[in-house]
Amino acid sequence: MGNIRLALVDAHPIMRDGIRCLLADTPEIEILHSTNTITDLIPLLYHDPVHIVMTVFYTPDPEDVAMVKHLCSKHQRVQVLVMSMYKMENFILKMIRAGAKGHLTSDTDRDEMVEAILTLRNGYDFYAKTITNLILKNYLEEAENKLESKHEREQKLSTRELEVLKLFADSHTNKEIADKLFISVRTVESHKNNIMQKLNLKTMVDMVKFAIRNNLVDL
Amino acid sequence: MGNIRLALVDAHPIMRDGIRCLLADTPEIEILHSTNTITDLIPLLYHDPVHIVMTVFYTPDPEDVAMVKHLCSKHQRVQVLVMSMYKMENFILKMIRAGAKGHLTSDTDRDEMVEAILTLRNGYDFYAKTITNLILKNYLEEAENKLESKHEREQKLSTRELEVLKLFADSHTNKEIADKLFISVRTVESHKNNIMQKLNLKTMVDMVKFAIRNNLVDL
DNA sequence: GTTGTTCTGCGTGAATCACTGAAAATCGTC
DNA sequence: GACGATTTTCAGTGATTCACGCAGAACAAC
Repeated sequence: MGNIRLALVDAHPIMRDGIRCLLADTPEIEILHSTNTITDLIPLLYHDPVHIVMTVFYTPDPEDVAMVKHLCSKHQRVQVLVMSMYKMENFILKMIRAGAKGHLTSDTDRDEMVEAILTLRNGYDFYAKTITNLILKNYLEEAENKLESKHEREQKLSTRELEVLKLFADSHTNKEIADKLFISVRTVESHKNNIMQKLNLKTMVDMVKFAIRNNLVDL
Repeated sequence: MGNIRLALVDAHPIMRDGIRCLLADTPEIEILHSTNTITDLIPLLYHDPVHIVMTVFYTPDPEDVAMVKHLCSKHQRVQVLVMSMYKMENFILKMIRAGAKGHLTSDTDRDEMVEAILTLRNGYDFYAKTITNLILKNYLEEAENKLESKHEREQKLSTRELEVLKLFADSHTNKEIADKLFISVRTVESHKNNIMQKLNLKTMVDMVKFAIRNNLVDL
């Protein structure tokens, strides 16, 4: 089948170097591109197409999902492998729905990474065991009605809520958010209320801080 | 001087592997430990002490600063090298104050990383150029009395206004602030209005961010 | 089909914002 | 002490947002 042409997307150059190093002694995988964002990558794909795009995400961002979707629609032949440093099933499922063909968590190692790449190249999907386990565990936990951990709370934020949170923490008024998302101001208020409740925050100052801490907005 | 004994702390195993791989062909650096958190590392240091601990942080968290402080006080001979994937001067400065002897950003590469480790081992501090530039820029701005630098803007605030701003950015409601300062709610509102005008801020989300950026409150 | 979640929206009263004005207290200065 | 500048204090008004609750519509899961 020949060499596997791979593109690497990760906002942190040193991490790209690290992954490149890990894949260095796997000669059948050839890293053609290495960019900060999917946006940077797309134009390069016209001249030098790849088989697989591996993207690393550090924080659950609806825009990332949109970018994956965009990439998949624009280059339908490429297989997208997502590595997420968070463990939110919601977002992972969204990535898959957006067109990602495989998923890895940060718990992974070189062998699993290579396995994932090879699996995708062979036309099959690949989901790390940790993910399937996570989903299983979550169902069990839901059944057991476990107490909310910090992570669980984060997981609970829906896509829409994250969008609202991001816009709000980016200094937009409710009216502006409503216009941008084509919903009513009351709905924006509802979302904000739900966010505060889910995250157990008291004021919107806390909401801003949460958004900053989780890299949803810049300081 | 012999081998450099290094410990690696990163919440994401795959990233630890990546860094380990990058350092593989630097025989004078020996990675003894590789843990998820500083907490996990500390007990290991009693049996197998290291020269340098390199920790990677992905998001600005006050607890991380506390952990670095704790590590530095508990093992005073180890040198802590922090790599942060964010670029907030405040937090980086806090890490340095907490006892970190060096700092890298995610823009770094293998060579700079090795250089940082060697520098620390030789007893010197190491700060990536991007960071020193940032710090320098800040000092220059202060010295040159540039048109409203952050600091100048801060200076413009009166004592009372600063008190109000701090309390507000610390998640207190206007009523709480009023009670604490023994003034009326309307006065609190006035102060906040004046602050926004003086600092040329549009929303109170901006006010919160200003307070965080200027270390008036913790994130 | 049932169940559950998300997204959407509304009502109400309280709190806060944005803007303006203004009196009393404080401070530096002559 | 007198004067001006600044700070601190407080209020009126209308718009916006908060806090809490409630509920239908859309959608996915089982």
